[in-house]
Amino acid sequence: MWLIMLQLRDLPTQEVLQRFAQRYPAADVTAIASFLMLLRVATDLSVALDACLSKHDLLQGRWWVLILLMREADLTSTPSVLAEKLGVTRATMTGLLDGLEQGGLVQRISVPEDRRSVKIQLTAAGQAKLDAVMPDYYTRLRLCMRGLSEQQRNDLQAILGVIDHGMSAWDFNQ
Amino acid sequence: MWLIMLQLRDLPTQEVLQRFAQRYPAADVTAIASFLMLLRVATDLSVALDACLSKHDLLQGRWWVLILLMREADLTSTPSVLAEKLGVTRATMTGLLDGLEQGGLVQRISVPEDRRSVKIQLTAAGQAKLDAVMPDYYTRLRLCMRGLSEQQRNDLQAILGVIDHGMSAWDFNQ
DNA sequence: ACATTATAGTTAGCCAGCTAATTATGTCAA
DNA sequence: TTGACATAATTAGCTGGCTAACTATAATGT
Repeated sequence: MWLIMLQLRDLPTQEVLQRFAQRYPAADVTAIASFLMLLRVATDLSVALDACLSKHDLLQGRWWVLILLMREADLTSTPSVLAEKLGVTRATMTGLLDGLEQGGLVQRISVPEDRRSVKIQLTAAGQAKLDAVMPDYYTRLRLCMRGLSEQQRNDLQAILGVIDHGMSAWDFNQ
Repeated sequence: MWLIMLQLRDLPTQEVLQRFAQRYPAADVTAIASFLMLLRVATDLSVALDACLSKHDLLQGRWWVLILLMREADLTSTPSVLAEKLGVTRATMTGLLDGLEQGGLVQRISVPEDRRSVKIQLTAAGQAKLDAVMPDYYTRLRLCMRGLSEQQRNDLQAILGVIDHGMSAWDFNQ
């Protein structure tokens, strides 16, 4: 499953937040401000990533599939597993793989042991594409994060872990 | 402009990250790990938000429009301004407003001074919808963030600010 | 053994973003 | 004043997610 998130260019002022908190007593002002900023920065990062990938004729979904394949020792996986790891439906994965196979970046290989299943393998061209994209991506990401100390990087991951854990409370009734 | 981001259910192990870093010297392992976790948590939050809103028959885009209107003292704005604040195209805003107007949550009011423009106003029904949704949303958000100390909330916002600032480096050539 | 159920992948059609073009109106300079 | 340009909103058509339904194959239980 994919997420559609907006850019939220306009964060609320403290005064507006206070006004909302007055009308809605459940509001936790610092929680809201942190949440909105988190969404905004993440969205900006993803938009920037899209821009970077588009220069290499790639879309984010297909690029992630290539990366997932490269993570495997034998550069191979199956549509179902890839779909699960990427958080998309199997139907969506079929479309992603169609595009990648058409571009010669992956190939479908039939599996005799289980004729329902298909192996997906990163091709040499797929690896070459990653070798072209990843240094660009990593360089930008390094520059983007260069202002953060190791301490801050650890803090960030710890904080995100707490939020992630707290999110189980989101579905407190249903 | 909206962002499409995947759920990234499967973060790379330290061992995989090391292997990538060996092939691509530009890689900054802790930067990558922080980045991926940031994307994942933000995506999970947005998916959870979608689920919450859907119980009130709302989609995220339309809901943000209602909030933007409620932030205004006169509960009024224009399609162009709303589109800019939300980070979507004006064409997209037309569609969002069509849906909201059809549901009676906003109304279009013609502007005599500039006959090209239209005023968008939150209706009583729109305010009532927000009054139904916001306490639910704020309560969930509070629970979700309850594990974070005030210190951590400040740290998070500071860290996100640094990333946001560093992101100008993303487009270092184009 | 064979009917039922589960699983892998695909197809068909929907939905809400997007870009590009269109209409209408306002602004400004020669 | 009028021709060129700018701006506000909309429409038309594209794209890449999604769900639901389908085919084929495997596993299971009586």
